Amino acid sequence: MEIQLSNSYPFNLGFTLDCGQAFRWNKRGEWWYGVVREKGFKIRQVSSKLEFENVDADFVKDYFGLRDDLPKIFSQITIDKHIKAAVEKFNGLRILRQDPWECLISYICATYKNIPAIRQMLFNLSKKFGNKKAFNSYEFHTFPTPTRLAKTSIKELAECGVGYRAKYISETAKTIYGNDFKLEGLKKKGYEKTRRELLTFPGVGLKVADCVLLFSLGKLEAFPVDTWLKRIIIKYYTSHFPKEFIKKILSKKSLANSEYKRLNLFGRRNFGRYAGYAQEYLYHFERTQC
DNA sequence: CAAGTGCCTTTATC
DNA sequence: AGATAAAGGCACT
Repeated sequence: MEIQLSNSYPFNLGFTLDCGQAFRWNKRGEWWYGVVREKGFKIRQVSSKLEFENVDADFVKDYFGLRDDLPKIFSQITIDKHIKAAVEKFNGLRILRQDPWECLISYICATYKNIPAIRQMLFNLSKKFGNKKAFNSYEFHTFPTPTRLAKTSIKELAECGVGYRAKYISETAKTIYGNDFKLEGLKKKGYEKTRRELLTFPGVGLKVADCVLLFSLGKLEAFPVDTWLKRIIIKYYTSHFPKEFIKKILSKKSLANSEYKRLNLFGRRNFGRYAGYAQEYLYHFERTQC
């Protein structure tokens, strides 16, 4: 099956899967292979045509954020030269709608790790506790369910190389399994309320919550502030803050909650209801500038 | 080569 | 409230 793209309907598959928002995609030749929930599939982009097998167009439009009105979003977030450069260079990068459960565990794992290490941890977890499937002679593993991880010992989880995160994964899985908690239900609730709910899971602080809100729950106003965004704000947006505040966050390696909230609020007020898109473009642009 | 730093941070404790 | 330390392990300098 295929979807026809255009200038008024832009999408760039490579940028979208390569910008570090999802961790379990693999490129083989010109096809990208992925697994979402129980389904493995492949997809490629040939200029303005998107081709895929084993999933329908409705799923693709949902998962890859193709229902977001990107031209409208650009018109709202392109308010300075920095964001303009990022939007021009990576035009077509879209925010995914990942599975919330996988996204939650992924970003619990992501704390204090780099992207290759995060990929490795998630691969290990999936290989050990997910189900093996195959598509087009491509083997993959589904992401382990809350039930499966709730029943897995901390020791076994730790064997996947997740370190101290093992107990957070275990406790979060048990909370969801025990209360029959439906993360999908959070899609219908507002940003603030949902963030408060996510913060009750162990291993989930403000940054992880914002990532889950943005990358899986469709809260496009979420503005995750990681170490890169902190650097970006200090580098390009320092004039929006008192000198003393900048000095303070420069002097420490990690942000206090109050400092995080201040940077996060800046992002949301400055870029508006699609601040998450601004965040991801700035993030990817800065990371690829080296 | 050893030791320090950084990695899409959170939690516990004072 | 704010500061500080600890928590895998690996790549890089």
